[in-house]
Amino acid sequence: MHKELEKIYDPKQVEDRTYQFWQEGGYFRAEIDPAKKPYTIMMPPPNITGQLHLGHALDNTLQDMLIRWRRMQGYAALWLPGTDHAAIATEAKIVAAMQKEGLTKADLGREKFMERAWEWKNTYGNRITSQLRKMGSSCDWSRERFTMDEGCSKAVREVFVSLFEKGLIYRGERIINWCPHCKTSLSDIEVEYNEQDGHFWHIQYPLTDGSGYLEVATTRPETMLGDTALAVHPDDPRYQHLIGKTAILPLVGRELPIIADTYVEMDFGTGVVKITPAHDPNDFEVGLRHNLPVINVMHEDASINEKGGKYAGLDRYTARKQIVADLDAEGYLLSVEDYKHNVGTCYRCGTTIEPIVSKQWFVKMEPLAKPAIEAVRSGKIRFVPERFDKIYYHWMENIKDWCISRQIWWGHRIPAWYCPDCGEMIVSREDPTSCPKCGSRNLQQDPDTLDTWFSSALWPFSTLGWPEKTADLDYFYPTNTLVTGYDIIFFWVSRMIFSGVEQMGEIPFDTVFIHGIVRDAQGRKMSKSLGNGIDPLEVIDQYGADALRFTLASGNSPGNDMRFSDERVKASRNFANKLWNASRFILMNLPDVEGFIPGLPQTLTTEDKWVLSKLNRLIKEVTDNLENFELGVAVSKLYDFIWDILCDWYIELTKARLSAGGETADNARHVLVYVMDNVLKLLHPVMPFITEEIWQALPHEGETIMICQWPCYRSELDFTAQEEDFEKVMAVIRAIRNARAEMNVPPSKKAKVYIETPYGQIFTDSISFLQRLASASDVEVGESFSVESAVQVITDAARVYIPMDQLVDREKELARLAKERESCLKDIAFISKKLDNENFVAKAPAQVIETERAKLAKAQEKLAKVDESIAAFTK
RNA sequence: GGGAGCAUAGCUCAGCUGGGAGAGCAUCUGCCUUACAAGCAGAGGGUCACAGGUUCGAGCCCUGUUGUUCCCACCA
Repeated sequence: MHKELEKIYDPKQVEDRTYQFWQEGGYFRAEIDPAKKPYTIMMPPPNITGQLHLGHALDNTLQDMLIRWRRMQGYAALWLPGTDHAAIATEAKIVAAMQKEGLTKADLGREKFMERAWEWKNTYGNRITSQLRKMGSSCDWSRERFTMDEGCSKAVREVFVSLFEKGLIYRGERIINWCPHCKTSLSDIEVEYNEQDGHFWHIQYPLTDGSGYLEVATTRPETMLGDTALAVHPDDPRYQHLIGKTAILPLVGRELPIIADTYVEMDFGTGVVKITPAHDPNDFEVGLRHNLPVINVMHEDASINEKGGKYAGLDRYTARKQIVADLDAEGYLLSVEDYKHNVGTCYRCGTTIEPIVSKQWFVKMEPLAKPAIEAVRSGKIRFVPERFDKIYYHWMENIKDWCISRQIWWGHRIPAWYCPDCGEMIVSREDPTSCPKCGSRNLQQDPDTLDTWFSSALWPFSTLGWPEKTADLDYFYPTNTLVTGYDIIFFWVSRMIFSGVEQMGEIPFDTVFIHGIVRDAQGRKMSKSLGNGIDPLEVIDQYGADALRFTLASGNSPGNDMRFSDERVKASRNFANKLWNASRFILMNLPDVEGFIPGLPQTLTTEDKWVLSKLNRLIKEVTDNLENFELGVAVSKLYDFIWDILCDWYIELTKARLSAGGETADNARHVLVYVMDNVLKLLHPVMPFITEEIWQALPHEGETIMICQWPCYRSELDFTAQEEDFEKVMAVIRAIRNARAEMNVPPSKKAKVYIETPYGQIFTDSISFLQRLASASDVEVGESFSVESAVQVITDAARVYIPMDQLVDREKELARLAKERESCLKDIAFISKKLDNENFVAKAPAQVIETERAKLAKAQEKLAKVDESIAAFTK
């Protein structure tokens, strides 16, 4: 149906309606089709607690571009969406909500708490996915998953048990990172280190035999309550005689052995270290080596426990103050210096981490890391850009065991049971009802849950039905491209790789396409505390989803951060509008949209061939760029083609033909529709809404642009010679415009032009273009003219006389020609220098030399013309 | 301490495997040319951080320097 398009593109009237149309049409759904090749992207599952931010917007734009493009290429394209239960983050939100009602977890109990949590999930968990729809994301919602749904939970259980059976999961007392606020253990990568101002307290520890004291420096004096030794370097001459003796722990009075361990650096501090195995990872290691007692002096909220004597009950910082004061009062404090040091904080809540010894579950990483490293090293998995493989290797090669147990309730519960009667531990795929050893029925399940990343690590196959042998799994696994930010390579990418390799025996994806983070206009990271976050939904509301997507996709290269500014979105919005208006122009010139039969005409003019040849190259280049994940480059090429080639030139060129009517007009219409149709398809992955809307309004074949065939390069549409021909005309038009602009002649003031050129035919064919685009009243084309009082402009292919008596200033003209001459001479000198260089001629490729020679010839021709003009003027 | 990225027009950034530097925004000059003023036609503006090297030829490759950002490690 012929639709009158509005003058300005209004995304609001298009986007929701179009998304609904796609969804109802079932175009997002991936069907298993043995005749097609699968192409699969697993969406990084956003947290159910989350709101769409620009990071998601970027991530999803890139994924949607890839999936739409591959779908159009004929792949069975599956983009599987889902959400992550985000254990700690979600639990924190729920606890906070409960707090408002005056409730605590303990008040509710585990079961009731979980009921609330699920309720919360059902209420808020869909918010993020509905926001993703606003972006235009073409994911297969029929396959949407959640990390805690039945299938994913089953996968988690299977992996846990099988790793346990292989000895790759174990339980043990280790020093771990404890968040006193979230009251749970954290893995090493969940700790963020910030430099903070602190102090270095120098304390004296008296020797037991009264022969003196040892000076020890610490940044955390409160941990001294748990000291169980002092350590010096075995080779340190200062302290040789003290090794094996003992010292007295101030304030506490405990006798501490003085041990020798190479962990101590002789040059740092006093060369004496207090050893607190329960509260420092290094000290813990030292303690193991020397069989030292481990004295945990803290509660789970990091306040001092009963082992801390008189300090029991004090918060760790209050205790610190008190201890320092007491040390000072009793003469143990020697000095205090300011000291900057790195402090570990919880990546969720920012609270300072407390290293404590605790019984936790761990994944033994080394055996898993090895094949995962090999998967990348062998090239089976590649990072784009490549440099990220180094980061991956470095982490994987230095990996430590992964603490996976969390002391929270929202998550996958650890499938381990303990028998209180005989002490047996059972890890099992099915919930046990009695102890297999003693038959007791009092089994207690481990109260802990698993790290949220344990389940995300299984995402590429748990979502496809594993551990069942499903048709989806068989067809879509291994997946193809994983799109994510560099900030979660450790958290997620690496863990998916070793999990895929271990559980499936096959890599989870072949390419990891890494992008950077979106920063604000000043280059700062967007954060809640800075209040500089930009809400993508507001951007969509103001400028449209296509403009947002275009902004995120363009001006950005893989792996690099990008700045986001209103100006850039505005430019994208303007581009959408430009495209819109180009389509309006075409539609206005189609008298019969219904009856229009698309296709290229038999006869093509030079400019038709010019634009088709350009389009053909565009198709090839854009496709190549997408293959190489150069999405930003692809998008900017589309921008340039549409704005410059199509709108500024080709559409302008067709105006004369369209107003002339007849066959030439009809041919122009067909070329216009053909070019626009192709351009819309190429642009569709990045701007899905507007391209669909325009495509539907134009003559088209099919139901939706979404499933059209991706444009193909056609060798029969390569018209290199005609491109060159037409560019001669363009050069003349530009030169005339340029001269007129310099003389401030308005376009309304037309002037006759004489074109002196050996390429008569091309210019004769282009008379109407010169009239329209170069303000020519009349055009004469010939091999030689002699025109009095004319402005002369010169291109490689022609000399143009523009007789405008009143405007011609002899002096100015001569100056202009002289300037032109200068530039010709400069060109010639530059090229000659190369060609005169024997080494260049001998060593440069023949083709390069050829081009240089041609350039030189052109420049010389032009110079000759300029000289003639100057001569004519001075005559 | 180890590693990585970045440094190109006033601003924000492109620049693919080395062949005479590009875009958007901003600035200046003309234009309401009947698709678009969210537009059109022009113009100005760059020692491609610095110093060496490889090469016939370097923004691009190599080495070093400076500045900057980030990641990892965590000497108490």
